[in-house]
Amino acid sequence: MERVLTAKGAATRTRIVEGAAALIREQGVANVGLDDIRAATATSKSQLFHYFPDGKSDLLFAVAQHEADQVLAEQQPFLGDLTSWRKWQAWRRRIIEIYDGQRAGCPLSALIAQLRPGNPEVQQVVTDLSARWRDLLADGVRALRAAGEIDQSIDPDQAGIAILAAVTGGATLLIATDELAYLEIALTTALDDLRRPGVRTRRRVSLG
Amino acid sequence: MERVLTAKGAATRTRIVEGAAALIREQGVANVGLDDIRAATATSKSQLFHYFPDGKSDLLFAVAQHEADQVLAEQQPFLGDLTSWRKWQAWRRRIIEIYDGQRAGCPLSALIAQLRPGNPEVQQVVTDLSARWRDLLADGVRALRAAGEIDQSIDPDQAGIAILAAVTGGATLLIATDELAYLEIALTTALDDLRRPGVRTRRRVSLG
DNA sequence: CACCGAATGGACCGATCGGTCCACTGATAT
DNA sequence: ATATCAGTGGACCGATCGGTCCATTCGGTG
Repeated sequence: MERVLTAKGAATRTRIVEGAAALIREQGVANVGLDDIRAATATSKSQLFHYFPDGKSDLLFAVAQHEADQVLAEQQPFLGDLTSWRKWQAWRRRIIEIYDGQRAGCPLSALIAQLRPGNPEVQQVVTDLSARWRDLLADGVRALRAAGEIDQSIDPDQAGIAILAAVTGGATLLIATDELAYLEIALTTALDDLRRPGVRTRRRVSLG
Repeated sequence: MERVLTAKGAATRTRIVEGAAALIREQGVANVGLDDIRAATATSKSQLFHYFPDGKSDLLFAVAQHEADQVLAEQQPFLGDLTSWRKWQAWRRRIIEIYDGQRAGCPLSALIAQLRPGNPEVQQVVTDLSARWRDLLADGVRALRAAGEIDQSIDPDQAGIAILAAVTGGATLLIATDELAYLEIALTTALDDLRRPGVRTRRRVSLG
């Protein structure tokens, strides 16, 4: 059921989504009600249901999509251009900068956890995010390998996953413990391992 | 305010905590109310408030502590005896086995996210968990190094953190995407990197 | 201008749910 | 035996909150 939206309507809709996202980042999903969103975005109850007919879950799903896009967007332009070791390091600094300033918590995790029961399409959002992120990292590793900056025996896809896991785990630990060193060490270790020589005799594991 | 509990009372209390934990694992924190817990544990409303005077947040805090203990307990005896490469591999298999069977989601993350605002002691639970886990892994790396199974240049503390981040990130990705390969590759890569030779010229980052 | 549908405002409803209260039981100690 | 207090049962209340509904305004098009 595609809705018809005027320019004004579309603007209001995005204002709601972004306002709700900001509110949820600050206070957590569980502590944000429709009335809070209404107040923060200067809208009325009927507008919320006008733009999100299925109510709160509908709105939260839109917020989740928005936040998922943000995760990659705020890593740009670095993430899309990992073509040299120096650029990888710049991306690394950017990652640490992002999560250092975002200790309140990953806005996605709680959102996903809450929406999951009964909304299989929610999982798709985070599955897609992981896949895009993982592929961008793998592309970067491929570029390094093509440039001869790292060992040819490295599998770019596996390396991309290992780095993504380091970021994810480091960020999780940072958020959980408020200790930046977890992310710094995890990410630095994962990247440095790219440059270390040595044959990899890793068994193959297929993904997807 | 230390409460006096008889043996019967203590049994009821743990029945409530464990029942609530199981329920929350199945349905998520947001979908579990006191009435659900009451029904699932064959108790009455007054018992819930008898054993947890501060109400729901009090109960959820107890559940969080319980789940935090579980995280390490279910890795035993492997986690406490990482004294050879073979034993590390056994632990690795155990980790994958655990999280493969637990795809519903990490019972802690949602719990923490919900309790955090206003409960600083909640953070302590997960900070302690991270520290204990990290130290056990570092001990294992030290044992490997002492046995000459890995390079002397490896810093056990940093390696422990890197491995912990790989598990955390891999598990997060597994739960988010329902794709076991993320955890398998992340953990396998992190462990294999221990055995690869090469000088580490990593800058020092202090923790704590 | 007239019209129509989008956009907006806000009162209102009903269910859910955390929390309170009081009555009752049962075990133990003196 | 009986006093006492932990343990138990469950009715009940009040607030919160998602969701509905209708009235009104706005903006573009014929």
